[in-house]
Amino acid sequence: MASIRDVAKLAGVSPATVSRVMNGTVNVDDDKKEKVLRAIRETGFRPNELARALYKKSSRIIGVIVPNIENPFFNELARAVEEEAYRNRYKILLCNSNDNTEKEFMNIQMLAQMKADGIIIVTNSDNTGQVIADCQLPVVVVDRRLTNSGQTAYVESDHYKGGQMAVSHLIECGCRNIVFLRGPLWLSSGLWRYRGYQEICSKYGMQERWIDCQYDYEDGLRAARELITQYPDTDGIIASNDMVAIATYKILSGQGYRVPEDVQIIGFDNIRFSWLFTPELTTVIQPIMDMGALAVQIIMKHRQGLPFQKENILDVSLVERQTTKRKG
Amino acid sequence: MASIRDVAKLAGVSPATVSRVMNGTVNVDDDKKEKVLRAIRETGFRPNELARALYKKSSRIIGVIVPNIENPFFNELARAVEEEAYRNRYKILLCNSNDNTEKEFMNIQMLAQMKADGIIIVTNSDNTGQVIADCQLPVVVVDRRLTNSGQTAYVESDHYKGGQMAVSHLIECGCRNIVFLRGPLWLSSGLWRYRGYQEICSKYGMQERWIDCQYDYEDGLRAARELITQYPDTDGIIASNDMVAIATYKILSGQGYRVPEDVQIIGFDNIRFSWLFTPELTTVIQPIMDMGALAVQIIMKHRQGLPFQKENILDVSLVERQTTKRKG
DNA sequence: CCGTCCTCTGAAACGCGTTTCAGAACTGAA
DNA sequence: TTCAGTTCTGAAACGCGTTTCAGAGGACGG
Repeated sequence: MASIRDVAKLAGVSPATVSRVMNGTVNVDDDKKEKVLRAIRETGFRPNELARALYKKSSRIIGVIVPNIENPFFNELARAVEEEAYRNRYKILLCNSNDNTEKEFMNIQMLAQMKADGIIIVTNSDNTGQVIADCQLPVVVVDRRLTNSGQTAYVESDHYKGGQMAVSHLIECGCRNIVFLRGPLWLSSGLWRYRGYQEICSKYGMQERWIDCQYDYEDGLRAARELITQYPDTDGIIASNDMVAIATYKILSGQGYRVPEDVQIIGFDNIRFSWLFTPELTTVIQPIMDMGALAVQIIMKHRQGLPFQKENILDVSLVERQTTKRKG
Repeated sequence: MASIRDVAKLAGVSPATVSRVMNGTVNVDDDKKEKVLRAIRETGFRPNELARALYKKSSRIIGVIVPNIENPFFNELARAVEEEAYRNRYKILLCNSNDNTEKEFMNIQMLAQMKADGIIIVTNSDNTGQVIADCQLPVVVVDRRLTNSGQTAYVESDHYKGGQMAVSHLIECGCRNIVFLRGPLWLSSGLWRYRGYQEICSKYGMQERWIDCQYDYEDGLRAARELITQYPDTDGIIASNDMVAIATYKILSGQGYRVPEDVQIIGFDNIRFSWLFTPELTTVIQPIMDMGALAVQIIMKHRQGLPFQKENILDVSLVERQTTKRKG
């Protein structure tokens, strides 16, 4: 593999001049520029990005740490980040944390050693907040708001409004006995959706009914089973997210309930599967693409020393599909 | 950020000695070793991976290029690769090619410049085969077999057997009018599944019935609609993959067909959604985890100069779930 | 024609961990 | 006691693109 010195020799100039031609940083005499370009073409020279990054102390790598790439939500997020990154000539180093604080820590460490330009992370652990603060890198927390990391930027969607919209919609659809499959309260998404739900309940004088439920399919199955025995007269369910909505549907339909005739279901996230599923899920849309793009932009601004918003709460909306139905 | 020279100064030794202590490459006097370790602890020194990689000409990065991370199959594959890579202290640089040869090319180029240790790629283009051959990096093609790249290693599953199993199973389940949603013949998966299908058809003297269908959901919808009008008496469908099976189910159930009572469906891949879906999909299992792990292992062996198998065809199996049903 | 200023260019230093090479210090055999 | 053989260590070179700095050459006002 040709190096810049090989090219320089061939073109009869110094390595510095080759570098200047490649980067267009300084004017170079047309004649020499021509020679350099020809030499580059002849040797097929491609600069070694490691050498460049070593000097510049920046590798144009953005680290993405998610609990699990297989989870559709995270994986759509990763996709969004990748797209925006590629557009800006950044690369994505993808890390799975498995919700393991230890592995998260290792990954952050590794990214720092790789001189990553920033980290986009979905973490549950407030401890990680500390590590983040220490690692000297621009970090954006996505879909979470850490309690003890005043400095760290975050991007999430308006869960409070989302919670409100979900209940309101079920009420509009004629549901009277609504159960809220409540996501984890130690996550801002779980907490604020719940608060939104409470707000509407009290506004309508409706009694709260909820079952705690993690964000994964398996726990969705469990919660749905529990729901059927505990609240057999339920006619509306707010699932903690789309995966749980899908699990709930499976249990319900297995028990002979018809959706939406007997029970209506609404999810959160609007993952791709929410509309590939049969029936298509009514859900609260999180702007995943926007969240990913914004996270990348924040890191870039951070790098360039430009000002940026630390707290980013993106708007949500609701899409009515086949698991809910307005009367009349 | 402390450098190795800072540590050396603090410990009163040379940088070389610090390096030796860190890597354990050469014996170092216990006394000095102790001093070095203490200095490392005090400074919080972490070696700059870029500098290390620059010298070693290897960054312990494995590039993964897939057409689309959002596709469940690729994303489970990426997950598998990440896991095996992490176990071996490799990192994953994830690239989306969008089935765009140009972008694929750019990504390969970039990975070469980053001194990646290898590339794991899912590509459709035989042109890319040429680029791969030129890029000087260990490359493993997954889920594909390129026609013109005799040198490149590949890992795929036994599509031929898979095709046979799928038809055989439907026949065992009593289907008489089976339609094969045939994947693209320019991909080995499409071609060999089809050949397996043909083999069994001719064995049973059954007439071939197929409709061409890409591997994505949208084309699955289209093909399923076509299927209903073209072959209204169909009682068994082999979908080109699980996504298409899911699309097919949607169209069928929308038309009032019951699955599996009226029509049975079998998919390929066994993506996670195949069993989260309602009804759970009968499908031919591709060992995605194994494929990912094997691909990583091949790259490692390649790097270490160890011998490895160029052609890897992994066994498939069939899982019976709710979209097919044996009679009696 | 002279001094000043600007433009272009190359040598050398830089970033930083690793490895080579030669010398120092010590062990052990003769 | 001496020579050979080990073991440990540091200086310097390496990998390679970028940047700094100073010098060379030319332009231009006076």
